Amino acid sequence: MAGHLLRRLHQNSTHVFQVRTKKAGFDMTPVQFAAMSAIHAHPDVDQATVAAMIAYDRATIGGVIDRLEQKGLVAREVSKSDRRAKQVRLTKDGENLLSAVSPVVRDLQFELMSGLEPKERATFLALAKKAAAHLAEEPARPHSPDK
Amino acid sequence: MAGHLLRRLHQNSTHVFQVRTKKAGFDMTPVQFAAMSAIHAHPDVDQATVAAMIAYDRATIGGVIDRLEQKGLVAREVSKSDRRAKQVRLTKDGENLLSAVSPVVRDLQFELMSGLEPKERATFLALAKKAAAHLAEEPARPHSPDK
DNA sequence: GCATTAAGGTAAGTAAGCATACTATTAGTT
DNA sequence: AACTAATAGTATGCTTACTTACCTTAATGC
Repeated sequence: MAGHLLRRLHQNSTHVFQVRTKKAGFDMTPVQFAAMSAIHAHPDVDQATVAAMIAYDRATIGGVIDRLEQKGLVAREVSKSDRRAKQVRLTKDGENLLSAVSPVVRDLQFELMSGLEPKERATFLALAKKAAAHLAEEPARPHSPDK
Repeated sequence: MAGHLLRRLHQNSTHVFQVRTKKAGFDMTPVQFAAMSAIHAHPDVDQATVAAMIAYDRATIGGVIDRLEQKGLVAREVSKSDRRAKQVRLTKDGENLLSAVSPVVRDLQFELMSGLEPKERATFLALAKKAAAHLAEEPARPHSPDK
């Protein structure tokens, strides 16, 4: 049942994200926001690093960045030092959008745990953090190097 | 960051599910398992009820049952009392597969929280349960009646 | 009875999310 | 230098996951 609980909570998380950001006038997914935040914090990173930072696989992030590029929010450029890699950065529009959405996203975090008392919430998040931190050290993550 | 934590934990949950069940020789997704469990517990339910029981929307469950039917694990039949509804039940193969997979799934639940001490685990699950239970009463769930 | 509304299922479209395989390039070894 | 291994990105395919719209059938209103 643990898996089911986690799924429900995650489902609610994405749902709240969609509703809140849409109500604020934005059309964005949680992954797109995460990717843009990572790119903002590390301009000109390559896609693989973006994927690693937010714990997705390369293929998924490639698609996400495709869509962000189509919307004119990010720009891709082949790296000069490594011609395999593509450096990604936010465009002006991307920066503007990110700074407009960020406060909305910050505020909705509280809503995710609306069934819990403040104290419980803190406990829950601390334990979640610990459980998630443990994953970073596990060898068996879904980052999928070519086997 | 709460949303990100929940995503990570859910991601790990599905990953562990895949790895464990695959290692045990099965080819099944978490949703398929959840659907089959629900159908097993309530033979001849209609799809909408299945969706409600495991907190998915009708369209997704329709696709999941499509694939389960193709694999010969479930059988669909138009309800006699309501010709809109389709009753679903497990086939012999479905029952066999479910009972073979169930212990594997039961065992892997512990692994999901492997970063926490037993006591912490209990606390975490209790809070997760409470948070999830709260969602059931919220009006804003993604069940999507035709608006 | 009959019109309206609601509900079950499906179809189409979009976006994740991941596995696998492939190309191009880089790094490391000998 | 040549060979090998590793890495970045992409392509393909499959399965969620949800939205919207639609068709059919049931329930409700009057």
